[in-house]
Formats: sequence, C-alpha cells, structure tokens
Amino acid sequence: MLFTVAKMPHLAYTTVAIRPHLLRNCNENKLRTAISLILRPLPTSGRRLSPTRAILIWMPRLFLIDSFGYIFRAYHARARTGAPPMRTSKGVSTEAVFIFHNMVKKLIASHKPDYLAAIFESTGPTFREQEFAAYKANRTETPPDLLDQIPLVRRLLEAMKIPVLEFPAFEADDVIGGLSKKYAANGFDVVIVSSDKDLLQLVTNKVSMLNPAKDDMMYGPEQVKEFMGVEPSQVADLLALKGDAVDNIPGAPGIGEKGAKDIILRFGSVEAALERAAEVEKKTYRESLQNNREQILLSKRLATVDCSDNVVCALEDLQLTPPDAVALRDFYREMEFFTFLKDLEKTAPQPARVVEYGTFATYEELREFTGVGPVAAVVEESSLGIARDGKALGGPRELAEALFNDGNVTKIVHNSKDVYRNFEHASEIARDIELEAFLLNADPGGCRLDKLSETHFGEQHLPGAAAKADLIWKLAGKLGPRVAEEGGKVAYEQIDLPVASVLAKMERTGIRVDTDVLAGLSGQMEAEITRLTSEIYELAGHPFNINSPPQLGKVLFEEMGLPVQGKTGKTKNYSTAADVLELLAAEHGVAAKVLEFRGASKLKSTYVDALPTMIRPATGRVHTTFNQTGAATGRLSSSDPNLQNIPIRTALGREIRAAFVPEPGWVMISADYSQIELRLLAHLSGDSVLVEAFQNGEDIHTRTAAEVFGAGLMFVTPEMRRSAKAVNFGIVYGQTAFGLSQTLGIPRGEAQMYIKNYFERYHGVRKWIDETIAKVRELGYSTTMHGRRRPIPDIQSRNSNMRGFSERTAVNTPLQGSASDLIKLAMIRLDRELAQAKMHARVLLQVHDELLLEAPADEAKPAAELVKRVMEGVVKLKVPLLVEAGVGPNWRDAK
DNA sequence: TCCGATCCGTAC
DNA sequence: GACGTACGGATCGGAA
Repeated sequence: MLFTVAKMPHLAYTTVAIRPHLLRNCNENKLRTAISLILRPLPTSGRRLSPTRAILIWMPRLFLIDSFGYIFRAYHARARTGAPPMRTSKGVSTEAVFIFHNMVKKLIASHKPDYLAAIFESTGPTFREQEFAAYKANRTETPPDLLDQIPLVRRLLEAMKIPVLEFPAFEADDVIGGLSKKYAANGFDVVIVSSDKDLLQLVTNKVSMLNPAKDDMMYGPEQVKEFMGVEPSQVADLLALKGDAVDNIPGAPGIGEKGAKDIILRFGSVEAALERAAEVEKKTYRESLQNNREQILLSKRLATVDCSDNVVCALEDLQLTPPDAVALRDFYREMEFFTFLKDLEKTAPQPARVVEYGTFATYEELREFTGVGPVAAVVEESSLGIARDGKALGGPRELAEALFNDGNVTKIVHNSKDVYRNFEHASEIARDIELEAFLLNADPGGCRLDKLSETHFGEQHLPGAAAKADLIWKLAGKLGPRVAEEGGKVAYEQIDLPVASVLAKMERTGIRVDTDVLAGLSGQMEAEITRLTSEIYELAGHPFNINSPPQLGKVLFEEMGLPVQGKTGKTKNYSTAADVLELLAAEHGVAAKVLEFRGASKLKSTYVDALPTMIRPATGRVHTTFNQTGAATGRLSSSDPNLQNIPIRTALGREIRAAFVPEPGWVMISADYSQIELRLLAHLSGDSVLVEAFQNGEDIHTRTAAEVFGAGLMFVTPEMRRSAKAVNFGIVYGQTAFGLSQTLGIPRGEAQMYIKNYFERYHGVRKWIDETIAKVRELGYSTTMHGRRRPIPDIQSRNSNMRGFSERTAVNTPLQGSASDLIKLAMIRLDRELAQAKMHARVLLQVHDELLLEAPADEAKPAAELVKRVMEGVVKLKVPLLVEAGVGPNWRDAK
C-alpha cells in the first residue's frame, strides 16, 4: 500500500518501508508525524528539490480472521446483556452476521489489508479431539440460532469476496498458525484477528494480533508480555500449567494463574519445570508438577498451535478485491440491513453493472440489436448469444448463420476460426478476443473463455449463450486497448487474425487418406509385431506386456541382468527409453528387438490404425483442427488428429505419408522452407560468416563443419557434416555440451570443444545470444520479428535450472516464433493470390516450415511456382529464403 | 468406469 | 538436470 505524505516540502522524493509492528496502535496522523521524525531534512542549498514528497511503503499485510471464535464471543457478549436478539421480519436470526459484518467492514476500512482470509473450523474430529475426548467439552453448546447464522456469514463473505479457508481435521487455530508462520517467513506482515488469547503464542516481530473485541488492541511481542506476563513463545506453557476452562485444558491441579506465570518465568518452559520440579519451594506446586506429569504434557500439546505448513492455499486467492456489489445488495436486502443498503447505494451509485438479459426469436428482432453497433457473439450447441454494453440476448442457433454472413454487422468473437469453419460464407470478423488474449500473454490454455473469465474477473461465469456473449463483450473492452498499447498489434492485425479464415478453409477442406494403403501397412505391421513379440518372450523366458515400461524394465534389468543405464524422472523406474535400448543393443539382442517392436507398435497404434477412424463420413476426408493459441512461440498446433507429426524419418514411417493422397486427377504439392530458423538466426544476428554462407547458397551444415573442424569445405566428411548439423540444431535450441554429447554419443569434453569452436567462428551469433538474453531479462518477454511477445518471467529466477531453461527459451522463441510469423504471412498471401489467379489449388496442411497443397494436375506447375514465389518473397531478409517445392501423387512423393 | 500422471515417441 | 515447440497412445493407479 502506498500513500503520500503531503505538506513535507523539506523532504526530497523518498521511499520508506514501514513495518506496522513498529507503529502498533498508531493512526495515520501519528504515522505521518513518525515519518517526519524518521526522515531527515535533506540539504536544499544550491538546488531545488522536487518533487517534494515521501512515499511510504507498507510491507504487504495478510489478515487472518479467526471467524468462528469472533462470532462465538460476540454472540455471547450480546446474550449476557439480555438484549433481545436481532431478527428479520421473517424471524431469521441475524445478530451474529451483523456483528461479524461490522467488524470486517471496520477492519477493512481502518487497516486496508492487502490480503485477507476468513478462517473457519473444519467439521469432523480434529487431532486434538482424537487425542483427548474431553477437549472443548466444557465449551457451551453452540446455540442453534447461532449455528444457523454460519451459512449466512459464509454468504456474506462470498459477497464481500473474502476467501474462506477451512481444512478437514484442522482447527482454525492451526490453520492460522500454519499460514502465519509460512507467510511471515515470506516477508509478509501477518495480523491475526482474534480475541482468543491462545493465539498470542503466534505473535512475533512479523506476526501481530488484533483484538477487535477490545477496541482494536494490537498485540506485538511486547504487548503480549505485558498482558500475559510471559513471552509469546511461552504462552502455551503458561496455559498448560494454569489450564483453560473454555477449552477444557486440564492444566496442573493446584497451580493457577499466578503460580503458572512464576514457574514459567523461572524455568522457561513446562518441560524444564517438570525436569527441575524438585527445586520448587512451594509444596503444592512441587507435588502438582511431580504427580501430574502426563496431564501437564498433554495440556501443552492441546494448548500448542500447530504451525506446520499444514494447509495449501494460493496467495493470489487471498488478495483483497472489491466486493460483489450486486450480491452484497441482495444479501443486505435479505438480512434487512437497511443502513448498509443505503451506504452501499451512496458509495456505489452505479452498483455493479447489471446485465439486462433478453431473447430474440427472429432475425428482425436480432437486427434491431445488431443494427446499432458492434456486438459480441457466441454460438453454442443450440443457441446463439449476442451482447453489447450490459445487454445480452439469447436466441435460436438457426439464426447464427444469417448473423455471421451479414457483412453489415461488426462482430467480436472468441475463436473466429471456429466461426469461419462452421459458416462457410461468414463475413469478416472484426475482433477475436482469444487471439487478443494470446498476443498479450502467449499462454497456451490461458486463452480459453472460462480461463479468461477467471483471470480478468476472478469468477466462473454463468452458463448460457447470452451470458457468454456478455463475457466476451466485457473482455473485449479490457483486452482491445491493451493489445494496442502493449504491443503485439501488428502480429494480431496482420497475422493471427487474418490467418484464422485461411486455417478454417484448410480445416473444412480436410485431406484424403487412402485406407487401402493403411490397411496394407496395418497387416504388415501386425505380422511384424507378432513375430517380434514371440521372439522377445522367447528371450525373456516368459510373456509380459512389452508396451509397459515398468514390466519391460523388470524383465531387462532384474531378470535378464542387463546393465541399468538410468532411472526415469518421477517414479525412479528403470528407463527403457530408446537411447538406453540403443546402448543395450550391443549387450543383448533383445534390446534391438524391443526397439523394433516399439517402432512398429507406435506407428500402428498412433497412425495406421487411428487415422481411418478419424475420417469424417460426410467428406471421406480427415479434418484436423489447428490451434492458434496452442504453442507459446506462436506456432500452430494440430490435433484430432495431429497431422503435424506424421512420420517421415524412418522408411516404414514414411510409408504412412503415401496414404495421404489428393483428389483423383489431382496432385500433391509440398513446399518447405529450407533452414528457415538458421536463416533467421543469420538475419537477426547479422553474423558475417553465417550471412555470407547463406548468400552464397552454401550447404550450411557443411560450412559449419568446415568452421568447427577447421577443415576446407572440400574436406568435410559425411560424419563431420552430421556432427555439424547437430551443432547447428543445438544452437537454435540453446543446447548445452551435455545435450550435444548425448545426441552425438561423444564425450562431453569433445562436445564442449565443438561448441567453443562454433562460437569462435560465429562470434556474431554469440553476441546475439547474449544480447537477446539480456534484453529478455530487462523486458521480461521475448519478441519475434513481427512484434509477437512471449512473457518469460523466470529469467530473473535465482534457481539456475529455471533460469537456464528461460534463457534457452529466450533464444529459441525469436527464431521459432519469427519463422512461424513468416509462414503464416505466406499463407495469407498465398490464399489471396490463389483466389486472384482463380486457381483451384488449395492449401491442406501447414507443418511449421512446410505447406502441403493439392491441385488439379494441370495446375501443378503454376501452383507450385506460385507457392514458392510467395513463400520466398514473404519478407526481405539479409539472407535469401529458399523454398523447396515438389509435386507427386501423394505426400511422401511430393518432395 | 473414468481420469490424470507417467513414460515414451512422432513431427518441426 | 542437461535441447526449443507441440500431441497422443498405452499403462497404471486411484477416484467416482
């Protein structure tokens, strides 16, 4: 919390941190005075100082309300006076709610907590009751009319947006103990709001207690000592001896308040007192200590608050937020708290925007609404929702098509691609808040509508199309200005928004799959798998599930005694990953067979058998879904099915690509960028060697081999080129020497040498990497060539693992993300040019650096040339972009 | 019976 | 632990 101390012209602009415990029982005026004493006037001779004010910074403060304890005491305090209980006209008891509400309201007004939570007792037995059946047995039975008010208090807290914490088997005291210890250790000032003296044991320099029942008395360590006569840490010891009637802590018979205090002051603790009981002069005390050892120790356990890290709650959930004015108003009405109702209307004359819901049944009725200005729109299973400015309507889904086809209506949606996909003739959509949210924070998963509602309004939204449309409208108001101010506008307007309709077209088109080819492969693989299965069983001596890594691990490493190469991450099982099996292949034939089994099994289950089930009967083709917000770098992702990971590397896998075929009489065209990320690295870093290599049209891996191994270009062997290729890939991914040594199967020192040589030759790259990391560290986010941003907060982390990860991400994102921007731009232009040229060729898939098209055979040549021209000419870089395009009867052969 | 975690492997 | 970005199948164990 910040506030300005005015009228202190002798002070320069100064920041002071104040811990509340230094200024207990201090109001704002006293605080100002204190500050003026703390700050010394700065010399003003010679120059003017401005601005002349001081800013005080409170440490963040967490208030924990011992809710039930407070309600209970407040209720009985009133009952003792004999005053009539407070009830509504319908006879509902409201007194405790009223008292609690006043307390919380006053607390917020006078202390302005940063974080606040109301703690409740859990239902069910706590560990204290399990240990000592009589615990709290003396406590007055909770009166039923008080009990009935507990749910009302909870509703009040909900309306005030104050989080309620309750955990099974933990008393409120223990929850408070755990939280106060944890957050005090994290630099918070914790204030416990309670009138229970047991809790004074939690007080430290960072934890204080506020007693709202005693004129907001604030207890710090000194006040506790004054009040209790012992240190806060000795409060439990004190209670253990003197006992507590309310909680039915038995204590030491014959030792009362005075005796307990003396004993604790003298010995320091219960344990020490028991140890040295013989030294106690007074006979009753001495004998009580000597004869009641177990009971006293039990008492201490009962009186001690459990401060272990016992509960889980997210800090951000505890942040104090403004109340839900609408819910609060309704609640006040129900409780007949008319004064509060008036206050509420006074302070918030425009009580939270209330949505006016309505319906429409015909397009004419819809038109009345849409004719006025932009609308947020959403299509659900059977309904259409539209909204603007606090008005939201719901109607039949049948009218959605007319709405989206109507070019005169400005539409704002969440996920425009879906609309384009579902409505072929949809007019242009003005805004897509999913993409806006993604451009602001490239968090896959964080852009879903429900997530956005939670993030921006901290609430689950109502179900129903009208409410959803209202939510979209509200979010649009929040996100739009930010995209403009905070960057990402170019990427949004020029790339992500326009590419949505292109992607929708691709999804609608789908791709033809030759099921005969797949059926043939399936049979072939089945035979292979059967053969390998029996061979592996033979070698193992018995059958087992080869697909189960734990079972396979047991067979290989326990039964067959093969050397263990490593353990898996979480479960510490034997690793049976491919690199491990490759090492084992030298030891035992079974490893190679398992590798073969795995390969065939993977291909069969993931692709060969799965793809035919994904064919949509209506079109006879498979229609993937491209996700524009699925990858933090801005890449697309593909799912249901994923057509961006169809095999190509192995011969058998490549056969699967032969099953992707064009329309009869058409051909496949595949066009892919050659080394686009390395070309972008050359462009962005300006490294002279790299730039020159690309300008000269050299083979970049051969060139790198020559540089790293200090050989002439003519003397680079295939082996050297292979190593250099791995180095080049590693650079893009921020590889370490360890990673490279693993990839290449060479000693780490050798890998380190490769990397060292690389950076010596490509020193421009080294410089760019360093500068890129430095920039991300400064800004907190990474950017692509077109201004797409990806937040990378962990780059400041003290954890070197996290920091290293962030640094690699910081280097990789501009490369991967810019490449992704470029191919999306190319797709947008290609779509336009194909239409202008009135060609029938159409884009089917994008696989990061590749576009796959199908075209009538007679269009093959011009279409392939067009694709190549558009992709290569998408931007002008310091190095040329090269696209390799091929035509063929299927995907495999179009290369 | 369903769901999430884990391991593993496919793509760029 | 150690190479960036994804998606998905099989298994397994626990929750419903």
